[in-house]
Amino acid sequence: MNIKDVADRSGLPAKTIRYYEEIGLIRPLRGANGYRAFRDSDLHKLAFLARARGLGFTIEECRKLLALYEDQARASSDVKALAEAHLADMDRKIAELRAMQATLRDLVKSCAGDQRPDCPILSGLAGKDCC
Amino acid sequence: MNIKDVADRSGLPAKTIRYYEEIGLIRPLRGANGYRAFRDSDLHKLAFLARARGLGFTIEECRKLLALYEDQARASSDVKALAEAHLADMDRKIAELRAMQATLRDLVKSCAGDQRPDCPILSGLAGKDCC
DNA sequence: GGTTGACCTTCCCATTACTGGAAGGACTAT
DNA sequence: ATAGTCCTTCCAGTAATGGGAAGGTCAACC
Repeated sequence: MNIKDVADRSGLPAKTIRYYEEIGLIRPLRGANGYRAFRDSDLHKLAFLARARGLGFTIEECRKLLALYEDQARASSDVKALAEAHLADMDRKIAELRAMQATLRDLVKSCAGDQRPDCPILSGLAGKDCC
Repeated sequence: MNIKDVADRSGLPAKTIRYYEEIGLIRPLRGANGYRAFRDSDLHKLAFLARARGLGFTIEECRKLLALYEDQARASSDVKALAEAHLADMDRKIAELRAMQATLRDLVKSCAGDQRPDCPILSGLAGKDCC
């Protein structure tokens, strides 16, 4: 398979696939013409990576997941630990976003939003003990 | 004021302050020795930026907020629109994170997490119609 | 055989918002 | 004079791609 085929089948852009090779996530063969020659196993790994990335795992986490995926002697506890750590990361991110939203929503609520210049949002950002 | 002073008072690292000058968010004066000479107005802008960044506004959004802050003839509706757009951005990010969490939590729930290699998380990522 | 057109390759630059570090000048205090 | 802390600029790196140039290859069609 050439790169366009695996791109279409894995859902990843060709650019991304080349990048994944560059950073050592996959190691496709090469044809006599210099083209990458992807095996089914490469395609499977790329699909795996696409799903893992889609769940928000970082590239380095994907690398570990892939290693576990390939390791027939893995312990499922290792996989679960990785996944739970990622869930916790996402919890933290959501909490941070929510805290920012809460503050900003308070400011927005008190802003008239009309043609006048007075704005509690700007005052709040300026720290001028608004409200 | 030298950069260390405004860094300490604004809560921003000196590196970041230099960066903000480089991208035109602030324009401190210069002393004869080449040192940046910050006025109170520079410090106020930096504190404003620190708060806006803390609420998750991007640099470009901060640039617009700063322009509105400086514009005595602004309409508060413009500020409010920017803030509401940012709230919506955060809503989208939270929804995305939650969707990823929901999927991953399902996988995690079905994983034994013991020393055996069988792992529904990996199977799920591999797309092998697990479960 | 020649010529599209779609593919492939590598290489370099850009993105966001910084952060780290090196090399060297300036200021303060002893 | 010297130490220590500040300041400057410049260069490079981060995460995970995306865009695009320059050039090689392949398959089809006339």
